Amino acid sequence: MPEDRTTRAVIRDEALRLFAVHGPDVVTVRQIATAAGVSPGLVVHHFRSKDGLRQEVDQYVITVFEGMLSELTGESGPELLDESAAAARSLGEVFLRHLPVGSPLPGYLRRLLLSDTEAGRGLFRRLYAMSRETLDDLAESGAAARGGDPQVRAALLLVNDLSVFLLRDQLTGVLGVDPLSAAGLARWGPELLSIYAGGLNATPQAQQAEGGQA
Amino acid sequence: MPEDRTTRAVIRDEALRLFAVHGPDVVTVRQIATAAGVSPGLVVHHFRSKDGLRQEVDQYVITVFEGMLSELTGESGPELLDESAAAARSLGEVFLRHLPVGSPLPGYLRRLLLSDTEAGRGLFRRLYAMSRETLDDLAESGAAARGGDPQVRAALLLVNDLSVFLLRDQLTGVLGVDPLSAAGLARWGPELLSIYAGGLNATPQAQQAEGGQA
DNA sequence: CAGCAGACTAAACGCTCGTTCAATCGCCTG
DNA sequence: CAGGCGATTGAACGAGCGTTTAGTCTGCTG
Repeated sequence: MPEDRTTRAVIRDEALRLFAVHGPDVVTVRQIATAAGVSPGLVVHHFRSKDGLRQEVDQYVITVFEGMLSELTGESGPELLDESAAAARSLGEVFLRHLPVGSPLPGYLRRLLLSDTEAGRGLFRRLYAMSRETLDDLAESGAAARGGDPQVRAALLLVNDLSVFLLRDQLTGVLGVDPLSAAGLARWGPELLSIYAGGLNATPQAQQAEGGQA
Repeated sequence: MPEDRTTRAVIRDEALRLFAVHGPDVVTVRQIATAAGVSPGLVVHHFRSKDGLRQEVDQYVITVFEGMLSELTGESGPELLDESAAAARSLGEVFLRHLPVGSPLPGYLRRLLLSDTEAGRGLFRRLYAMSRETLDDLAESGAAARGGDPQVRAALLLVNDLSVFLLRDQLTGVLGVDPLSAAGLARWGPELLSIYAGGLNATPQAQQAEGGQA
């Protein structure tokens, strides 16, 4: 290990973890302090207030997430030519590639998107803009049509993607597998691609065209 | 009006409204009492505790929702023959048909589904079972294929439907129209049906086949 | 008409919350 | 080595919470 995290970072990480699971309204400063192994006063000393801590965690999470997304927009590498790979760029795969299992980040982002805060709205607008760009790219490459209402189609593709991790726990309950795990994505991805490729009536033969990659 | 609501019902309805918007953890007994025009003590007198009130509102909301759903499962009327109508049976349309505008019920159900409670899990399992039955019906009538993984396909169709009202506010923000309003559904429904009918590459001509009903 | 039962209120209780404050510790600087 | 400064703590404060309690009012019942 290069160097230990500062106490400030420990508090921030424990707050992130607890906020993601239980929500910032329910988690108390004393719980965060105990989890970080410090006194409640020190939390306020470092972050000015509980709300200041929440804002800093918000900013931290968004920054980390933006870093993950920059892979999708920044790299204009050769893999852009693979149409099915482009369509398969779900948030689930992004998480799986960048985060360790059990990371609290997806849960925190979920809360943020559902929270009716300016940070949440900004995050959603950002994702929507990305979705619109992706749809445009797909349309130009001929991989997908813009549809009769491109704004709605882009929104539809986005929220379909988001629903997987908004309802992650519920899906794990009924399917018996975490849809954001490697095993879960292996089942979810092909089914989604099948519908996107040919609709609900696509024949199984037609679906074999998208099963190639590992 | 046939008869006035009892004070007990007024308290329950105000709690439902406040819980739907702000969440049960944030709303206080005093807020509910003020909204209902009574004293805090009376709330506890009628419902034993705040948690008792929350449980009763849970049960009430689920009961009302089940009543709305019974239209879909109970009636085996002539409209079942219309394939596109069957595919279009979204929760949004159910809400639009049964609830007044501004009803707090969708918001409350949203909280319930995301809440990690037994009531929420039961509700989701119920919806998942309905989705599986619907997919089976569609498959037998030839309107849709079961897909390579019917369990995942049914879950996918369900969460795609749920995502519209989980992210209702965010969608209203970027689209400028409430997706659960009549105007919003008029834009959302055709786009979704288009994808379900032929995938992302369906030609506009093929989409005209599903634009008939008002 | 006596009396009971339920609806309802005002006040208070105990608790936990976020936050403050004074004091201590350890380290770097001059 | 003197001195200051940030990190850290334990105790305390005031506010707001859910809940309790004692009491009043009202309408029904015998």
